[in-house]
Amino acid sequence: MPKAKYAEIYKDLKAKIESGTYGFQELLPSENHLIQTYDCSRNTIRRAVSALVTDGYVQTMQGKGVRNIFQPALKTSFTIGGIESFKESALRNNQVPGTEVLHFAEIHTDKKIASHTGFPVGAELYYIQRLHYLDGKALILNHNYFLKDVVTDLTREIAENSIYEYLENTLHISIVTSKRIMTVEKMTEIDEKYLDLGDYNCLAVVSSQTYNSDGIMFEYTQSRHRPDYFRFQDNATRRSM
Amino acid sequence: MPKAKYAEIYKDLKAKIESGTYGFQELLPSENHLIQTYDCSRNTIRRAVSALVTDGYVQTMQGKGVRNIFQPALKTSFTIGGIESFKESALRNNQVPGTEVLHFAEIHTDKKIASHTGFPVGAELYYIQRLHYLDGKALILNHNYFLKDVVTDLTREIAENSIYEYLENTLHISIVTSKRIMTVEKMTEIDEKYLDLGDYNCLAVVSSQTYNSDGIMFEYTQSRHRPDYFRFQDNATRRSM
DNA sequence: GCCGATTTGTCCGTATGTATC
DNA sequence: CGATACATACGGACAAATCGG
Repeated sequence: MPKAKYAEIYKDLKAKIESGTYGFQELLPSENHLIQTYDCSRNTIRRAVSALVTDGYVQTMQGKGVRNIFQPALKTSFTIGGIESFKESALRNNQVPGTEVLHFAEIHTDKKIASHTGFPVGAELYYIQRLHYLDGKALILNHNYFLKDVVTDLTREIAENSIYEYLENTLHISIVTSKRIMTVEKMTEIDEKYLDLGDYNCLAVVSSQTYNSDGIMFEYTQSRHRPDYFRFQDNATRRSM
Repeated sequence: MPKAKYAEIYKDLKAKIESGTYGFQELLPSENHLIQTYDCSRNTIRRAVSALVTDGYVQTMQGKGVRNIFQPALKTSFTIGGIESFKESALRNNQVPGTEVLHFAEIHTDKKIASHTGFPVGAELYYIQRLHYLDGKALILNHNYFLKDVVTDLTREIAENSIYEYLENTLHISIVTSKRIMTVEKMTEIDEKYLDLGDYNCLAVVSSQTYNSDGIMFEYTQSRHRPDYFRFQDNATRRSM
């Protein structure tokens, strides 16, 4: 529900950039002009523009203006810097998703698990292995750990559908922050068994910790991707801090 | 030169978080309290805290407070979401960097190069292949393309040292935005020849477009990393927009 | 080179809304 | 219900960079 005014302006400007209303390398209307267009304060405009900067759509230049640096040809299949579930991103790209639950267990955190997940020793967890298909091809092998205190009454049936839908719609858990680390690892026997790796002997691995709105880490997931279907995008900005 | 007040507050709060003044999962002082501590306006505090949020140090909770979610154990060897040169990151981690220039040429953009770099056809470029060492090990093979209009008088000698130092200190070009895409690719003959890949048959590839302060894309670089020394971190936040 | 107009960057103060306790 | 805390929005002031005359 983006009812906030700055979010509406962000959406509108983004649409105009993507549709070509402002051409590549052109300047957007000045802040003063946008203030009149959207009938709002300068701060509100600046928040919207600043969000476009962090998303890599525009670049601000003191004394000059705001330049559109969006190139449609480089549009990627993943959203930039956001959090999105497997099912969401599949549907957005018009692909047919599928999920197979390989393993479903309730465990306690031991020292080894604690050290690589970040959960405290002794915490009760759900541990789930899932295989994700896209258009019939096995592309991703997920190892999920969920904190039972937060994610209550998880079942194999839910895991076969979308866990994220269950979290949001039933448990009303909102995901706020996710820390991710991307590495490349050699394949294991399990990878080889379930993923069709061709002659690759390694895969792209994304390890992530997810926090809910109380600031509690309730999920640790390791996603192991088939290399040829993996792609990860971000925008960096040099900061003065 | 971070003389901006919000940047100072950001630095100070970050230092207190990293040093343990505020413990993991604890709440920071409220905005009103911080206003008195730093003798500034509410907006200024909010800018500093908001930067800490995007860097994954804290999480704000409406009605409750600002929670510290920084775990020192997970501190990484790369800066989060920033732009940093090879030499900078090597020195920051107390490692000895080395660079070997494999190829140095001046070329024109043809259709093929244009399509994967994003430069217009016909643009004059420097094309440089460099091998980067860390503590004597060949870890990264870089393919750099620089726009001659912007990066003037580049030489092999400069390429042997730090091109980024030349850009910033001599040409006074400030890097503002960098769009990066991370993939995993099978090794080529050149990779195999120069990088010690062991029994890996693929590597981590970062392709990036870099923009200067005029909003002009002046660099395209493909960085090919030895998998076992590659690590990429970011923080994602779910947005209402 | 200087000056004024334009444009973005920083900072302040205030008011109101919303969520939590 | 009231107090506290963060979220949104407005308006104003001055600084810094750019550009044209």
